[in-house]
Amino acid sequence: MATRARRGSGRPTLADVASRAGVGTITVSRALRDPERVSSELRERIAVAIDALGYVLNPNARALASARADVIGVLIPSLTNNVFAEVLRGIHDGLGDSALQIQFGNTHYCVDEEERLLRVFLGQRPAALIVSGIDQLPATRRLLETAGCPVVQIMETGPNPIDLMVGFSHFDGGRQATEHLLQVGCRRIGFLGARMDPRSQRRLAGYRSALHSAGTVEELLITTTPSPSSVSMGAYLFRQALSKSPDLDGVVCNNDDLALGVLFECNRQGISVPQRVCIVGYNDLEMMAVAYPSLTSVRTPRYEVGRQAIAMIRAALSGERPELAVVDLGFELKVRESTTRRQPKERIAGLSAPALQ
Amino acid sequence: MATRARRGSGRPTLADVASRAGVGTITVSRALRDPERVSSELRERIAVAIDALGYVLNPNARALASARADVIGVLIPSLTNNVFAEVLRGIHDGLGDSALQIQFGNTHYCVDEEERLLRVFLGQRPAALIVSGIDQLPATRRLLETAGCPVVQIMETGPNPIDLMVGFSHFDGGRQATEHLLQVGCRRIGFLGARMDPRSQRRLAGYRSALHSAGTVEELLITTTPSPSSVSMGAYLFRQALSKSPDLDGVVCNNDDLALGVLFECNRQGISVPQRVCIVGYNDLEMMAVAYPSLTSVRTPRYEVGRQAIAMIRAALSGERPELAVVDLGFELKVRESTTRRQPKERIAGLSAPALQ
DNA sequence: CACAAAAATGGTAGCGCTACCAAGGGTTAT
DNA sequence: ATAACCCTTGGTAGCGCTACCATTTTTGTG
Repeated sequence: MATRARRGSGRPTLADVASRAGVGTITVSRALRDPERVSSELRERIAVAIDALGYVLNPNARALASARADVIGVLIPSLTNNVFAEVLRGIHDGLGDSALQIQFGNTHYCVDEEERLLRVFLGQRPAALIVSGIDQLPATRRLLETAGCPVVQIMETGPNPIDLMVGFSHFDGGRQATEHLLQVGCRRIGFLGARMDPRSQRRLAGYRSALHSAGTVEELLITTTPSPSSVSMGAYLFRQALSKSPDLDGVVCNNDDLALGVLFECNRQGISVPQRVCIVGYNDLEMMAVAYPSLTSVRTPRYEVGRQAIAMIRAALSGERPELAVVDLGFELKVRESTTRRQPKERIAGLSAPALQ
Repeated sequence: MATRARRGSGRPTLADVASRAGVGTITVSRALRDPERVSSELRERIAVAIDALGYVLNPNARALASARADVIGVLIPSLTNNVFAEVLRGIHDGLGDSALQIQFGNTHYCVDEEERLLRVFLGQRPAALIVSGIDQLPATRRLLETAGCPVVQIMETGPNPIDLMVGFSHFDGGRQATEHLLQVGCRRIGFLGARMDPRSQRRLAGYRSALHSAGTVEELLITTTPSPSSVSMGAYLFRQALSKSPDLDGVVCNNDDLALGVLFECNRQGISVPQRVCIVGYNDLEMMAVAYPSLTSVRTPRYEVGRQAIAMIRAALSGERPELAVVDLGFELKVRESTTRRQPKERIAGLSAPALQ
């Protein structure tokens, strides 16, 4: 007899709903996945049964049967970095009412960890994958190419996308920040960088390129560390830079935390900003506009990157194959007090990068 | 004939591993879950077969068969709030090499959203649940009580835990911050608060309690907003507070973003800190120690909260039932320049809350 | 050395869903 | 009227794993 205790969870199943509604299980399954294909009458009866039983679909059973989970794997390098927290927020908001879930992994800026996590994710046959940056290991790249699902590389644009791509150019950002300092009259422009992940490296390359065009590259002016970025690291790097080149009159910071640290250190040492030293940050966190003096920064659309990545994934999952596989969301130099010297006429026009190039 | 194309993923299954190793499927399953129970010889043969085939276990099939997923559901109210980003980091680091995965949901400080997400999570029969705070809706609480898995309430301690609890007292933190300002001689102490979620409310209650003991509560000194917290909001609330009470000589801030905004606004208006106004923040983010002047703040162990929550879950999952279901990790008032007036002898001792009470 | 107890291994029947096929009834074209 | 197509609905056989036994082998004990 089948009276033995059920092995399962004891919760109502699709079959329970079906028998209560007086229909076949497959009809309930269809009503859930594609209501259009079930007559409105049955749809109604099924809805009532689901409600009465408090039925919740078992995602594991669905994933097993369809060999496909409604999970998007997201690999980002850091959680404490505000920038990625905002990307994640954009991703979550982009999901809206879809049934997709986020499974996310922290690579700690380590490519081996990235590959390990990717293998774990692939084990679940995710609906899509989001990875940060364009510098995957060759083996990781191969795994992604054969993943059999949409893959989005975020935060950067570059040649040879694995599949889809949303981001902006860090090289151009670093270059434009540096050109701005040149325009406001700085002649001894330093670069401060922490962590120095590939995106930081490209910002530094942009800095070099700008100074190269101006004919004044000098390695001594570059101060970096592999250590994580922080406000105190900004202060520390600035002290280092000053001791190497006391005539420093501008600094391009790898990110806003460093820039804030530089500002605090200037306050502490009585160095006037922007009169003696101009400061440019990167990302334009909310605090930059409120700081005193307010801080110039390169505004990056990180929240939008997250939203756009999900939008592209949802489009791809519903069969649309966009001609635009690479989306450059651009950036915008926000000029503020930290780089505004005496003559306010020296305003620069046309600094915004194009949106959705 | 069974020559029809396989419906599944096309990847090797446990049965493939078993036949290659010349053992039963269940033995492979055991070798994976509980290696101790399989002889070392078979274990070795199985390991070789797994390696040769590149086998990866299908977590969906496991979850379906065992009616239990290796997933911990985490509900937190915000992603942009640095504090919760660090809790998440602690949670991730706490997982270490365990097979557990994190599935996380952003409640946006909304109790209805919390309940909705909880229902989604429960559909997967998670191994454990982590929720923020102690102010769940009655229905949510009932769902959690009958979840059939460990449940940890984090970030706060209080009476009647649902199951486990890790946090600290926000009331005491707010109270101690306020008492500190009283001790350094402030007489017109304001409170600035944004968002005003339940934890903020309790910090405010602590502020009230301290001033009540000193006999000087005054509602006019309290300035709050339901809007999200930000640095610019700190500057804005401070301007508001000043216009209501121009004789303000100290502010207790609901969090560090607000405190930083206050500092910038003081700089902008030429209000000297700490001579004319003392500032206390809450959480002690990294920047507080570097700011100029450096900012006093209540240090909260948010990373540790995440780690401890996972430690308790792992203990519970391996059958240990701790006598200590509620862990108070305490906090510590970090006194810095923003509240250090002329006489440095006025140092306060014994301000640290106990760790692991 | 007999016998019980424990340890190691395997067979099989699900877990709850969906892919695949088939069938019934209605509509339109011929 | 017949054929050719919808559209709607259902039966059934898995998806890849583990729970629950059953069986065999090893070990311990008087």
